[in-house]
Amino acid sequence: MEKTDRRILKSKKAIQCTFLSMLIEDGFDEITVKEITEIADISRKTFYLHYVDKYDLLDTIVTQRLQELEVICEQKKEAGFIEGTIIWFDYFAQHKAFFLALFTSKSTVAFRERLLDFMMKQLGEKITERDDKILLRFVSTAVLGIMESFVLNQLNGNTEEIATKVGELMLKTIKEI
Amino acid sequence: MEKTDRRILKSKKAIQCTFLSMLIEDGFDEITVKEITEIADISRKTFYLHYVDKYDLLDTIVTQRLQELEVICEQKKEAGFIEGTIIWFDYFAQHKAFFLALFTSKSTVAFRERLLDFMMKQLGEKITERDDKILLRFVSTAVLGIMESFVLNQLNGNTEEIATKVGELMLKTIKEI
DNA sequence: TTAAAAGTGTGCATTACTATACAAAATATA
DNA sequence: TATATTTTGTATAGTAATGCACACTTTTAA
Repeated sequence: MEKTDRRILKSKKAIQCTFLSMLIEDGFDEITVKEITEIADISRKTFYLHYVDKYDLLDTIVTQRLQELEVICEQKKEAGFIEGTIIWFDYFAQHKAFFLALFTSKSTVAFRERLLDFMMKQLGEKITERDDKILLRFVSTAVLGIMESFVLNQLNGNTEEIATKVGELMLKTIKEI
Repeated sequence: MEKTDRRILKSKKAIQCTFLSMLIEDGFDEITVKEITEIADISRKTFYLHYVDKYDLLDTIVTQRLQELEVICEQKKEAGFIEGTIIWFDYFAQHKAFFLALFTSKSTVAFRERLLDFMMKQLGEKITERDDKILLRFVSTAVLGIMESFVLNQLNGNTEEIATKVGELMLKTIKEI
């Protein structure tokens, strides 16, 4: 593959960095394309050269985040449920401000769906004993719910404690009778 | 005047910032256009779109510095020799790293000439009693010499002490018999 | 001293970005 | 609700920056 023109890389970087700080600072709903481009010091037209709208931009960034997490999961493939859950919670703890902004926004439904899909996909690779769609969705939704409370600081205890407990609950739920 | 294209502003800023840090870090003689453009993350061609070579770039930056100093001098127009000299020395103290790099370079003769010209011009406005070219050059060269030692940290005493002493010497030199 | 390597300055065709303007849509305000 | 204001998304034509190639000069080191 031939390398990308450095102007494209610069424009995208400026847009994404500005978007991220605005997301954490003001929240997704407050963001306008106009302000992104003003702060990023680029023409508004340039934004539309790379992204359809702010939802498309968010989608791109979420994709990057989930790819990051996927790589981490890949590296720790052999981890058990407890350890694996800790890895997840650590990642979300690390990007708390980012996910907090998305969880508290009213117009990021797509983000929640993608997150659930991601979790189901990852957990599906772990729960190989049974091919049980209901079980998979049950567990994934549960973890996603806890993850949201966790990001919203609604849970007591440190990251590892919470993650361990969730890991244990998952094990118990999955275990055959 | 119509405003400048933001791409031009960005390119120039990237080049000048990179140049300044390289100047202070490595010295003028070590700088290559190639490395400037690599660190500034622009095409080498872009450099030549704005500057003839690294000497031209330096010239531009020196001009900016001297214009800054000129504005300061303008604001403190009514200052006497002592106070005026302190203003000068303060300015050089503030940009010591920059001037140090230029004083220690072997290929910045033009810079010295411009600095001497600047001093003669400024002092010429102060020494209005007599129209004495020799006196003017005598005093200017002397001050420039001290300024160089000062920047090179070859003088004892703090900035104000040194500046005051130089101011006094200037007064004594200029004074009619 | 000579060969190799690194840096210079320029030409060229291509591409990304630019300012500006506009109608339509969304949002704020009265 | 009606109206003013802001934001959106797109069109256009012009400009800056790009990558690459080339001959040339300077620097390095063998």
